[in-house]
Amino acid sequence: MTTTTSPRALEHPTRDQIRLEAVLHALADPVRLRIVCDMAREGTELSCSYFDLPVTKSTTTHHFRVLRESGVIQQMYRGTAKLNALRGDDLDALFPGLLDAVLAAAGAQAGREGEGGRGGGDGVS
Amino acid sequence: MTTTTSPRALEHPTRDQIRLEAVLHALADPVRLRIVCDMAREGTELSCSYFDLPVTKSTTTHHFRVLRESGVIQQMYRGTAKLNALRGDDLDALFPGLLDAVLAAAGAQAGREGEGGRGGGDGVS
DNA sequence: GCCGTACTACGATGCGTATCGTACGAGCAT
DNA sequence: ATGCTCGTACGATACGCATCGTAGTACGGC
Repeated sequence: MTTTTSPRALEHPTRDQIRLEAVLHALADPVRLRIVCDMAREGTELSCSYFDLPVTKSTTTHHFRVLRESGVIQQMYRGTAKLNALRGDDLDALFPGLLDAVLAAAGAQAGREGEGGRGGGDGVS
Repeated sequence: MTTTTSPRALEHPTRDQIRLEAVLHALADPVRLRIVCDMAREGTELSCSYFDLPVTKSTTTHHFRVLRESGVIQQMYRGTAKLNALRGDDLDALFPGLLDAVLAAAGAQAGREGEGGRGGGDGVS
């Protein structure tokens, strides 16, 4: 039977199932932290293929799964693509200020290490 | 010379050597997160033996080492004891608000789980 | 000096996970 | 339909790490 709705369902934790340790663990990986920073910077839903990551497709899928199952992002299908969005409201309701602090920290660290060769573009507004 | 040269020297990262990923990774472990929360609650230097952790001494040493090498805590010997203190000022200078957000998040989660279902003594004063 | 306490060092072990390659399924274009 | 692109699933692998036990070192008290 060809279901008209999404044939593949994606499991997400509900808001009260989100665990702080899982979120921190998800954000502790450089690849995933970069994904989250990019998503926050764009502020809109992005497909997986938008990101230019230094790993293969398989690993990318793995990282997105970790982010989704930890409750950091939300995923939904749109045709062949899969859109990703930050669960900023859920995270902020559970852990106020945490996501902002991590994003600011990542930006600060990137700026700190990026300075010294680039001129004019600091990347963080 | 005030003979402050301790017989055992402990290596700490300097402030600008602290990496966000390492800090997040250190905080992502339940045992270490609990240690950090306890230290923040007491606000003073605490010996390793102060903590009542559900792991052996060896594992405790390992966790304290991870916390120290990631830059989250500072350790110094005082006689046979080893005192631990949060590097709150360094962390706040590097990643403003991050430690506070994590501590608040941990407290919120502990409170959330403590009220609804009785389970174990996860005492938070 | 001797012993107890506090912590460390080293080795072993089992589990999680980050990584890859390949094979596959779902949708879109021609 | 054929093929192409996007993403998934599964197996394999290697590394990290949380855990333990035991032996050892430093310091203080008796």
